Amino acid sequence: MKPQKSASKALKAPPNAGRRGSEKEPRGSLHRSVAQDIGARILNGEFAPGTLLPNEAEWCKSFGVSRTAVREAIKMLMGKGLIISRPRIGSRVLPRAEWNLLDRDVLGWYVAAAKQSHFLAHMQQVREILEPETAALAAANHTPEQLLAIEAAYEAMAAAKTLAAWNEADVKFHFAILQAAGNELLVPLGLVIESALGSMFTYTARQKGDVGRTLPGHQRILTAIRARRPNAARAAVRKLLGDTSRIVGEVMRAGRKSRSAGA
Amino acid sequence: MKPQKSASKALKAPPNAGRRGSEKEPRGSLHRSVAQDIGARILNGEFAPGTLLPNEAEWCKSFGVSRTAVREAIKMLMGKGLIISRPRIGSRVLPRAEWNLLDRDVLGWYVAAAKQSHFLAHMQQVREILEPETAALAAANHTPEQLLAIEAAYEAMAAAKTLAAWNEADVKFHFAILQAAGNELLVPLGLVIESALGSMFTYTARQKGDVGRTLPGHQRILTAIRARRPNAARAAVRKLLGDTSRIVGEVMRAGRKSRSAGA
DNA sequence: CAATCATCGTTTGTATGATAAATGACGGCA
DNA sequence: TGCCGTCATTTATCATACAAACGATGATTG
Repeated sequence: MKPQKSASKALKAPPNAGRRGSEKEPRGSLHRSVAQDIGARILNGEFAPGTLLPNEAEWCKSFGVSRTAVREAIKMLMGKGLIISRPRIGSRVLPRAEWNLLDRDVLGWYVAAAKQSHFLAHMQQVREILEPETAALAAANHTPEQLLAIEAAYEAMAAAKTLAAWNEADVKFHFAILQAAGNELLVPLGLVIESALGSMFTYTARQKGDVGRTLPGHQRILTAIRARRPNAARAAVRKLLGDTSRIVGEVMRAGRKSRSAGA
Repeated sequence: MKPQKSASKALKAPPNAGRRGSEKEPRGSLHRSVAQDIGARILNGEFAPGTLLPNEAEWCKSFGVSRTAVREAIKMLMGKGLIISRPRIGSRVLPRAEWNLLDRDVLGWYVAAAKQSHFLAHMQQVREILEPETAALAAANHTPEQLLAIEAAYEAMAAAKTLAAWNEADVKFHFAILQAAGNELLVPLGLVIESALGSMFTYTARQKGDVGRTLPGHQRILTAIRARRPNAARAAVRKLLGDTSRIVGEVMRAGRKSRSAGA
């Protein structure tokens, strides 16, 4: 009768194990850890769509936590469209079409689970669809303040000495364009893409030392937007993406040989 | 000391009040209703980003439910990036940039809260970006089975007698193209768009009686995809969207005069 | 024998109360 | 004045109990 402090078979999440962001987010909460674990295992294929998950009692045992924590974790996963749970039945993994794949967490689990090359290709495809049009919209619709933000980000890129600084400025540059497009729906889309791409991106274009090489490409985009020339902006982004795409392809080919991917 | 069955000031959700889909989803669960209410009020602007929400005890009182239900609802909203809650502080509404606006529920609340015309325009813009490229990808990548699905949906559209049947087939048509594009990330995107558009769409193109008029447009798309001609597919979708866009514009203008929008 | 229907058991849903942990606020102390 | 400990408030977690839903099982009946 002391399952309280007893064996936590899994869940070796120390009070604050996360290192993302500053340190504000309560990454140490139990229900979050549980949701994280279950969600990752679903995206991972361990629990395929249609599968009936273990019932709450079993989760309690395997995690060594109370039913409350398990239920709250399950509610989060329900909110992401991963599972549905009903009395007497249990929790069932929903078909993939129901998943909110564009949810930050879900996409994160997906990235972690999916074959990198496969995912990277699809992501790049989406970028090639969205970003040129985003830039074109920004060229057509930007306000003076928004243009200032884009210019500031560009200056920061040009002045960046370290890789980290350059990456930060680059993200700001894209985000500023996104906002200048003036479409509220594009913003979260772009955020998701950027965030999912983020870490992976660091290992492709950025590492190859061609940081400086893409600067002119960015400048062309800025110039086109400033001149309110949507077609030029679209073309400039396409060109820049073409470069990135080629580099990604090289990295993928290189990575396929030395398959020791990891941290 | 009997707050159990006592005054439920809000929450007039009878056991099954939802009418979406068949009737499988447990729309009557308490935590879902609570999450629904709070989420809608956040998107609605009643609780602006940065605001500190009432604490759990107050929610319990105002909804007339137990803390369990409230907490589970809050967990769902946390999972959607709407709020963050920490001990001693309470639940705070996160900045809009954190919101998973592409979540089905969140987008639904957004649609309900946003000025329709504004939202409709942005949505249409996203469609005009995504759908032509989706069709082009489908033309390039479709498998025989996927083509069959598209053709079946087209036949259903052609054969549809009722508005409902036509709508259903139309959704299937778009979804089949989405899947044929062969990009896992595009699928949820398209689903979100379609679902959010859904109800609204019913009041625009469909109601005007030009159901039959768009059939040739759909056929052009099908033909282009079948012939594996991406450029033709892209052009066909653009043309069809152009029609829709014009109709949407008309409806919007008409709606702006007789401002009695409601159910 | 077969079909219908009531009963039962399993699993989630909800309620309640208690304890733990986190953290801002306050006041004490140097 | 500035640092530190205590406290109060709020969420986090736990434990327990009961309600509701619903599939399965078996009894009842034509």
